[in-house]
Amino acid sequence: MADASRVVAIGAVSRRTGCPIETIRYYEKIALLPKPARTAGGHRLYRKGEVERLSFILRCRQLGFAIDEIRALLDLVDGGENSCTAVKAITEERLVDVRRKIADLRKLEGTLADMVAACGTGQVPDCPVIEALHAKP
Amino acid sequence: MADASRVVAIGAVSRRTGCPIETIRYYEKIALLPKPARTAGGHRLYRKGEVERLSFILRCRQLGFAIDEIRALLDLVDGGENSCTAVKAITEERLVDVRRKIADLRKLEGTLADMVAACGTGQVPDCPVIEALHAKP
DNA sequence: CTTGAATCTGTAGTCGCTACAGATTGTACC
DNA sequence: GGTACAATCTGTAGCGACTACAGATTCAAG
Repeated sequence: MADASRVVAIGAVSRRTGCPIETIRYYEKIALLPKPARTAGGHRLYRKGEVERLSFILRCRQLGFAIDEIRALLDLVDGGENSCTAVKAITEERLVDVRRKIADLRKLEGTLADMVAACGTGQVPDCPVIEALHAKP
Repeated sequence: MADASRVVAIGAVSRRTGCPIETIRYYEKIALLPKPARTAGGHRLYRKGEVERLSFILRCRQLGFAIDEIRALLDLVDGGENSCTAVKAITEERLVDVRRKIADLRKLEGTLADMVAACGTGQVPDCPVIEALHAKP
């Protein structure tokens, strides 16, 4: 028999990483995770490296990387060499994206705050929020 | 015949509002927009009020309101009275949400910027971005 | 009356999961 | 060995908010 003490079932992986079982299977289906070994009955068995790979994926997702970006990062990691520049490029793109989103949301925040503030006065004939929403750009 | 000069086809509405035709039909399907009049042949005909309603919806979407929130806002507008408080509540919820998202993104920005900066030094043995992604939370 | 643009309905795809249904397997206890 | 019950299996459908077709029809201009 193989060394059973070093493999874990999908439920244990889920508890350890906080990732739902369905999502682990989903990552396998879209080939972010390799197909794991199986018991005679067909249950998945994960080794340490596979759990680490999942953790890597989850951290990337927390940072807002899209699945395809993670795939690219993993390819670079798997490839091994000369990849630091490429990794940096992907990360910088992501940073630009985040900064753009922040700027967009700041504008929204301003508009929404103005609308709420106009309501606050409580002495308007018609609802200022609705008026604002009807206003032309 | 009805007054044809005051109705427009869906293509004209699309050009006027910048909203794709498919999306206009989609808003009708999910009942954000009323079913418009039709020509004998079945083409949709929109009147001024309907175009304004669409503009209202589009402005709400720009501000990040979810479809269900817009539905609630439209119900309040249609209802007519005593709704300013409710409108304000929906808008405030939205504002809280936007502020939370900004805070989240700021954290991301920090992490990503650190990672990129570490890359910039160019004197590390292994890729610092990959290391950061492998690090435990 | 013909041509070509516009519009019609309906369905399937996008992203990143999530939620089932219904069948099978693994494991602990007696 | 038997039995209960948890864990896991596969496969499919759904979410939000559209978007992208296919294939049929209708409209407007000349």
